[in-house]
Formats: sequence, C-alpha cells, structure tokens
Amino acid sequence: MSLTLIAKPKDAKPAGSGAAINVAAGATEGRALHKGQQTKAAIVDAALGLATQIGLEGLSIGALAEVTQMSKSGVFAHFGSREELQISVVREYHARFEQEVFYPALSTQRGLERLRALFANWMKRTSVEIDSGCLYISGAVEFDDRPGPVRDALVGSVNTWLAAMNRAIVQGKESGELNADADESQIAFEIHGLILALHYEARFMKFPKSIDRAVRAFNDILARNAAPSPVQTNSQTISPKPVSPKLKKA
Amino acid sequence: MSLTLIAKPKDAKPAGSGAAINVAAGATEGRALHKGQQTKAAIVDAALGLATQIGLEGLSIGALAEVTQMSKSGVFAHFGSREELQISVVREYHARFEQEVFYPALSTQRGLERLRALFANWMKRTSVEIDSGCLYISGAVEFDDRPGPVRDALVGSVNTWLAAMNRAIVQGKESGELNADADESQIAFEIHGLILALHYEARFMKFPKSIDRAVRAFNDILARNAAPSPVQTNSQTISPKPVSPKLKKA
DNA sequence: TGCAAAATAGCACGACCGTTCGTTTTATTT
DNA sequence: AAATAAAACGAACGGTCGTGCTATTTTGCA
Repeated sequence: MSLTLIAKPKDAKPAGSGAAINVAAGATEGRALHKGQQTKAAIVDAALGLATQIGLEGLSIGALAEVTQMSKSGVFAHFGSREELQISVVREYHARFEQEVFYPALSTQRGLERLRALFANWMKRTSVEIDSGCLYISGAVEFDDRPGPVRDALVGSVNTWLAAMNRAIVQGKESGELNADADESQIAFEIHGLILALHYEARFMKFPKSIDRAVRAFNDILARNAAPSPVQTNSQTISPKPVSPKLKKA
Repeated sequence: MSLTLIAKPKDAKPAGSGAAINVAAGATEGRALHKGQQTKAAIVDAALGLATQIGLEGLSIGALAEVTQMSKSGVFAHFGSREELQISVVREYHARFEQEVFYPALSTQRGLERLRALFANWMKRTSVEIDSGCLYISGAVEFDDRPGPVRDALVGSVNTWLAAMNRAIVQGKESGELNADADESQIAFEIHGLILALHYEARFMKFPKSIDRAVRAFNDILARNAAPSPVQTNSQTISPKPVSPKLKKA
C-alpha cells in the first residue's frame, strides 16, 4: 500500500540533510517542491480511502489524523477547512477516474470500439468499487439537496463523465455502427442505470450475478441500437451469449 | 410482536397490578390507545420526513425534538436508542411504500397489467421522491457495509419489494404475455436500474427529462420481452419451450 | 375524584466534532 | 554555519451528539 512519508518517529533521523530528496513532485514546474505538498498528497490519498468507504460526510479530520499518524491540527492546516478537504478528495477521485476509465479508452478507435472500452473500464472500476464504494454514488446521496462547492465539484465531475459517454455514443452513430436515429441521451441514461443497479444490487443487496446482468444488458442495448444494414465486412456482431472478450480482458 | 421498547431492567414489574393493561394495541380502533402511542406515531412521522431528506444517519434526536416541539429525552424515551428509532423509520417507510405502490396494484389482473401498475406506482412515488428523497437509496449508501439491525431492516424491505416485482414478471410469462424464455431477474435488474438512474439524474443532476426516459425504457423492455403473437409460428429463435401452466401462486 | 402509572421534561455526562492559537520541530535558503 | 520559512504538534474552546439519571407533569382507570 502507500508508504507514509509523514514523520512520526522522533528519533529516526535523516542521514545527511535532505538535499536531493525531493525531486520536483509532478505538478507544474516550480522549484523544489515543499515537503508539505507530499504529505498533503498522502493525506488526500488516505482521505479518499476513507471517504469511499464511509462517505464524504462521514470523513472526519480526527479519523484521518489517526490513519496518517498525524495530529488533527497538522492535517487540518493543509486544507483550512473540512469543506476544502472534501473538495480535494472529490478532485482526486475525479483525476483517478479519468486516469483509469477515460484516458485508456482514447487509444481505441472512435465509435463502437471506444464506447465498449469506456463501458468496460467503467465496469472494471465499478466491480472494484463493489467492495470499496463509489464516491459519485455516495456523494450524490449526501449532497443531492445540499448546495455548496462540494456539491458543485461532484456534479461537475459526473457531468464531465456523462458527457464523455454521450460523445462516444454520438461517434458511434457518426461511424455508422449505431442507428442514426438512436437517441444518445436515452442510451446513456440506460447505461447509467445499469451501473447504478449493479452497484446497488451487488454492494448493498449482495446479489452475486449482478455483474453478468450489467454486461448482458449493455450488449443488448448496443444490439438493438445497431445500424440496420451494416456493410457486413468487419462489423462483428454482438452476441449476448458469449461475453465480449473486451469486457473480460485486462 | 413488538417487545418492550424501553426495557427497564431496573426493577422487575410487580406482578400484582397486572390486570388487562393493553387493549389490543395496534388495532384500528384506538379508544384506549395510550396517548404515548399517538405521539410516538407523530414522532416517527416527523422522523421519516427528516430521514428522507438527510438520511438515516443524519437523523438526530435533537433535531427531531425541535421539529416535534418536545424535549430530547421525551423523544428518546419512546425508542430507547437511536438505532431503534432508525428501525422504526425504516418500518414506517416500508409500510407506506407497500400501501402506495404494492397494494393498489393487486386489484389489477395478473400479468402485464399488474406489472405495468406496479411500475407506474413506483414511478409515481419516485417522481415525488425526486424532491423529498428515497430511503431505500440513501439507506443503501449509508448501510452498504455497516452490519446491524438497521441494515437488516433495509435489506429485508427492499428484498420484499424486488421479489414482488419478480413475481409479477413471472406471472407475465405464465399469462403468455411475456416471452416464456425471458429472464425475469434480468428484467427486474434493468427496471431497477431505470428507477435508480431516474433518481440519480433527476434529484442529483437536475436533468429535466429523466422521467420520460425511464418510462420509455420500461416500455421498451416490455416490448422486446413480449411473447410472439400467438398465431404466428415463426420459431426463429432458439428452441421454444412450451409454456407450462404451472399453478404457482404467490 | 383520587392515584398509580405512563409520559415528558430537565439536567448532566462523556465522546467526538471542526476549528483556533501559540509553540515547537523540521525543512529550506542564505 | 546561522537565519528564516514552512510544517506539525498539543491543548483548548464551543458545539452537538446519544444516552443515562431524576423530577415533574399528564393521562387513564378505580
């Protein structure tokens, strides 16, 4: 797991003074990055783990301090307020979601292939989140009628992702693989429902077959929105029975 | 059925003054219904209103006391613990859900008509809950990995309802309206997803057209799982299993 | 109408919350 | 090396939480 670079030991000592320890930690240019940013990143990482399990509202600075082996005030100082901490967590979640689900699909061809990749990546992540929890779902419940910057951050992130799905569907129409009359928003709505039902029935109800149901329903959505007369050639038919190798792969 | 709520182990009740204390508690006619039960019902009613908005976890006895214009300890005494209060709220929600969604559909004919009625009632309620919140959804998020009696009550209620939906779909197959090969659990999964997506996209994302999308998707599910017209042979699909008129009830 | 029992209020407790502030320890620069 | 800035700590505050206690009021039945 993650290494804690927060100093707890009072005796442990850095050999000669730090010097070359900090390489420019990612981010944008700028000098040797203060150590504070590293620990802040570590705190956010721990906070993300807590928040996915117990929600953004359940996330407390005290518990976070315990996990990171810091003092409450030490943790607090990095954010200035609990709300800012929550926003940082949402942003981090967004970044990882993008990294894991969105970007890898960009290397595939526009159209059905990319749509399949997006869904497959989404499913893969959701399957993991059956155990860990999903911030976009718990956050939606916690902030659905609580205005403020945290809610704004959540809505913004989800909107970005749903828009990406919509775009992929539209490209599927443009490529001729999906029916030109298909309603992309309707398709996106139904796919979204599959993910939500999967999360609900698997994580909460503990139903075992939910993953297969979601995959099957997705393939069915593609099948009935497929363009009527494809130029046979290379368009592989979407057989609902055998699971598409793309979904199982990786 | 309901055992002692407050359980005062302090001093055992002297058997001397027993007499017929309870007069059919819970009966419809409540002349002798102790006033405590009335205020308890009023408290639960208020608690339900609070819990649907801010969740079972957000429900606090202090806020509840304020709303009901009682003292904290006065509210508390009716339940004995916060957890018991939450359970009472779940039970009340379950009762209302049944009353509003399930029972009215029983007056319709088995099969597609009843399935449509169930979904229509469900949709009607969900449409209201776009403003007020849904306890089965917020509860699922709050208790998805927190064992205990509250979670058990939630899971039990949801299971009851999902089982009722499944039954209605099976009856649709038995009546010959739905394809005998249809997978009722798959259908129920997809319908569940529609409701969840509706709630998410309407309540959280504030998308305006979500209701229409859910209705449209439901009709589409029925259409593509409809039994082929009885006269038509057209056995292009896989081995058509003859519909066995099993007399399974309930 | 009286009186026990039920219902409600009042008060206090310990725990945890987010936050502030002054101090002390580290890290970086000169 | 000293000097300076950044980071982390520790203690405390005001607040809310659930939950015991003990009075006090209200209710319902003799």
